[in-house]
Formats: sequence, structure tokens, C-alpha cells
Amino acid sequence: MEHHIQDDVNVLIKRRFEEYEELLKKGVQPFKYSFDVNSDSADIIANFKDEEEKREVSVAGRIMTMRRMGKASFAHIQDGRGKIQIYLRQDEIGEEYENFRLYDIGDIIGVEGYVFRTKTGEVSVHARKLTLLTKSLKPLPVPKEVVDENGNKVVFDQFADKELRYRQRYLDLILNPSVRDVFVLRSKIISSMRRFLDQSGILEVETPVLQPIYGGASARPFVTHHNALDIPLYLRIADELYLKRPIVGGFPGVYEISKDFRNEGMDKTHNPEFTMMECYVAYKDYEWMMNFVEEMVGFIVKEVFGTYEFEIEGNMINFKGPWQRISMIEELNRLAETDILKLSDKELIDVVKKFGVEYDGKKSRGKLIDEFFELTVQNKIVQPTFVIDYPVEMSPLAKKHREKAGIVERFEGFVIGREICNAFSELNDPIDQNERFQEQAKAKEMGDDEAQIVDDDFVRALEYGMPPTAGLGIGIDRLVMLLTNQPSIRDVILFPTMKPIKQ
RNA sequence: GCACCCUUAGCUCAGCAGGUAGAGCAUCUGACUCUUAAUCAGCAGGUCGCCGGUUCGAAUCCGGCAGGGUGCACCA
Repeated sequence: MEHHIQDDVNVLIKRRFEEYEELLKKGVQPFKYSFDVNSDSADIIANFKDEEEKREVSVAGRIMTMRRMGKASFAHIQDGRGKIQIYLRQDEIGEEYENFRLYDIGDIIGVEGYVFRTKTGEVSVHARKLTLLTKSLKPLPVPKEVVDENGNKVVFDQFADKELRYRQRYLDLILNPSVRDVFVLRSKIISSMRRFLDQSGILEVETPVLQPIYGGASARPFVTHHNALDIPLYLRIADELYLKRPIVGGFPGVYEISKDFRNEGMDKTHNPEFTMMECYVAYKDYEWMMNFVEEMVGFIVKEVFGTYEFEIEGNMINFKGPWQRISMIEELNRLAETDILKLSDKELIDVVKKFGVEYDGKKSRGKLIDEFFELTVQNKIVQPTFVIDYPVEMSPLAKKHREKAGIVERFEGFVIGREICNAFSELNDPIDQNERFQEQAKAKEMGDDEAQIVDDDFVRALEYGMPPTAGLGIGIDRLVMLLTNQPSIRDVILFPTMKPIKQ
């Protein structure tokens, strides 16, 4: 659909277009090509000293407020690190002051001048030269800020409409500075994780997003079609089956940070595309991996936040290892006062019902134990904790415990009741793996559309022999949510999936 | 997928015993060379999400649709 901004009926937009045309008429190019900056808002404010000589600076940013008083004006511009006030006088910048009458909130300008402190105490830039860099043709929904008598910042007309914030994230980033902070932290968390993995000698690899056979998790996939080959291709739901192949091929350790796609419901903790880190290390088991996760999370937290201990949701959380380790099955047996693995289905149902699990007549044993665990143990976890000893019913992909019957070598890490990782001693017995695939195939025939597809090449790879391997998955979005205190996954994804608006 | 709630000026919101739309800010005109929600004076701005129904009359009541939010279900 063709859209011409000058056809917009809104008076504010019309007005801006008129300003744009008038500037053109006066020979002002409203969209410049570059501008040299030698400072920014945070730098100017941090390094200002009253007694020192006037410091000449060149800064650029978006006009956020304007206070015009005839022949002098104040404005705030916002750059990548904050805001700085600009002071303009007609007698000093002459003709450019006339042009400034055609500038608006939202325009991006370059300012050259010297730093000073105003009568009211604000460090500002006294402009000697003003340059329009980009004319903004749409009005910005700018909030008003004021500091009340108690020193608290009060925001009026905040840009708070969640739909608009997600659909037009660029506005959210301009208008809500805390949003920018979250995405800076997200980037730091990921780069810190990558640094840790690289330093550990684990190789970053890339595996296909488009896959003829999807696998590695129980989930429904997105399907697409390749025209030249005339075949369906699936967007990956997990990296697991591909990442284990290079381990078979001889790499001692591989990892990938990538988007996975699952064609399922959306809510506070689920977006159809999300970022996952998966890591596989040869000759290691889940015990080793627990230590590795402790170190990695500690490393990230220390690097990004400068401390191991900080507050999340009102709790002081200490990420310095070693983390507490608890046995799921021991905790549940203690609560149930019996060995739940030895109970019949009916006995198990009766026990978990006493702890508040609702039974609708069709939950599997694994699901019942999982809910029992969530209600009684998981929700009470505050400090970083590893839960180990999962029943085999709940973990079809993990290797059976070397000693304990009915248990697999698996752990999950929790903080404040929230899962932050999932890891196994990986199943590397091709016969066992093939049997589990065949069971999934049967479930698929029975109508379970989340059952996994048989991947013969993966089984073949295991038949050549995969060394003992520890595997780990960390949902990056959820880790970022936890560490940045964000309530919804949409607050840590720049462009969360949204339904398009029908015309 | 199910339930509940929301959608009024550019922004934030009021108006709902049904009587023909209102505030603050932003915009526009004018004044103002240290302001900071700048101030002062004046002007203007709306198919009340969309479609239909009830009614003499609907922003307001009813139904449907669209988009969004929250909770539940599904799912790591």
C-alpha cells in the first residue's frame, strides 16, 4: 500500500510537513549525511567541573523538550546515553535561530558549543552552532517529567500502551529509557555467556534452521516449503540432534546460541520464536555440567552486574556457587511419606491429589509427578538451586542413572521458582535411542502431534559411537527476564510476535 | 483454545441512570534573551475501534467482528 505522509489529515503531521517544505525552500537540507560528535550527554555531565575552562563539545541527539522564550530557547536532546540541555540565543547563532523555529520535538540535531551550568544548576551546552540532521515528520508521544518536592520523578502522559510499545518498539526505546537498559543488559548477558563458553574451549557452531526432520524436543513445528526441491522444511524446535553430530565427528565441545521456533500458545513466558543456548561437551557427565553452569552463571552475573548478589523480586539472590543441590525424588518421597516410584498409577494419583494436584483423568505419571514437584518444591526455591534425580517418566531424552533405578541423570537449575536451565548426561546408546524414537512414532500414530519424528541419520550417527557427553540448554529470554526483573518475555524481545492488524 | 476486561482529540484520560462530546498536555497565533510539566493571552482540534440491532434519539443498552491485556489450558 502506498502511503504519502503529506496526505495525512492530522494537523500535527501537516504542520511538520509544512516545516519540512519551508526548510527546503530556505535551502536547509533536512536529512544530512553525517555529523562529527566528540562527546555525549553522559560524558558531558559526568566530566563537568565549574572551576575549569569552558569545554567545547559537539553532540547530537533527538529533541525531547523545547522551551522557547522569544529570542532565547532551551531544549533537551536525547542521545544513546541520556539527555543534555541545550541553550540557544538568537544573537549568537543568528540565522540558524530562525530555522530553529521550524524545528520540532523529535527532530535530530547536532550541536556545537561549550559546556556551562545554568542559573538553576543544570549542566548544559551553550550552542555556537546548530545543525538539523533529520527532520521528524511524525509527532512523538512525548511524556512529561517533573521532580516533585520529595525528589521523586513523576512522569505524565507516559507512553504506556503495551500494544503500541511492542508494535512500534522504536518509540518505546525513545520514550522509555528503562527499555533501552533492558536490551543493553540482554546484549551484555549474551556476549558474556559467549565469552565464557569460548574461554572454556567450546566451539561455537551453526546448525540448520530449516530442517527436513525436526527434533530434540516435544513441540509442534512451523512448516515451510522449499520450491526448488519441492519438499516441506521445518523450522527447528531445538538444536540438540544436530549439535550431537559434531560431537560424534570428534569435536570435544560445541555450542550454539540461536533462535528456535515452536508453533504453540503464547503467554508471559512463551514467544513463538525464542533464543536458546545449547551446549554439548564430550567425556563429561551431568555432575561436571552442574559445576560448569554454576561457574558460567556466576561469571555472567559478575561481569554484567559487577556483583554476585543482588535483588530480584524483593529477594536478595546470591549467584556465587556452590549452589544448593536437592534430589527431586527424595524431596517428594519425604513429603509423600512413601516411595512414589513404587506406587501404582492409582496410588500415585491419590497421593498427589493431597498436595493440590488436580486430576482430569488423562495425565501421565510424568505429568503428575511434575505438578506435584512444582506445587511443593519448585515454588519454594528462592536461592539458585539444582534439582537432580528426575524420574525416567519425566525425561525421555536423558541417560538412565548409573546406580539408581527409575531415575535419570538430569538436573534443572531454579531461581525464585523459575527454571533457568535443563541438562542431562546425554543418551548415547543407539539401541535405546532407536527404541525411544519408535515409541514416539507410535504416539504420533495415536494422534500426539507433539511426538517426535524418527531421525534415522541421528541414530546412525550414534551407531558410529558418540562419546559420553553432557548436554545443557538455557533459555536466554527467560534468563534475561530473571536477571533484569522483567515480568513478560515480550519485555526482553525487541520485536515480539504480534498479530498483524487487518486493513 | 476457554474466560474476564480494555479500545473516546496526536498523548494521558474523564464522560455511561440513553438527549447529540470534555479536561490537561501537545499543535496553531501573539508576547517573552537562564528556562526546565517554562509562563501569560487567544484559536483550533473528534465517522467515541468496526459492522449491525433496540430506540424519536446510542460514546452510553444488546449482538457480532477486529486488535490488545490478564488469567487458565497447552507448552519447558
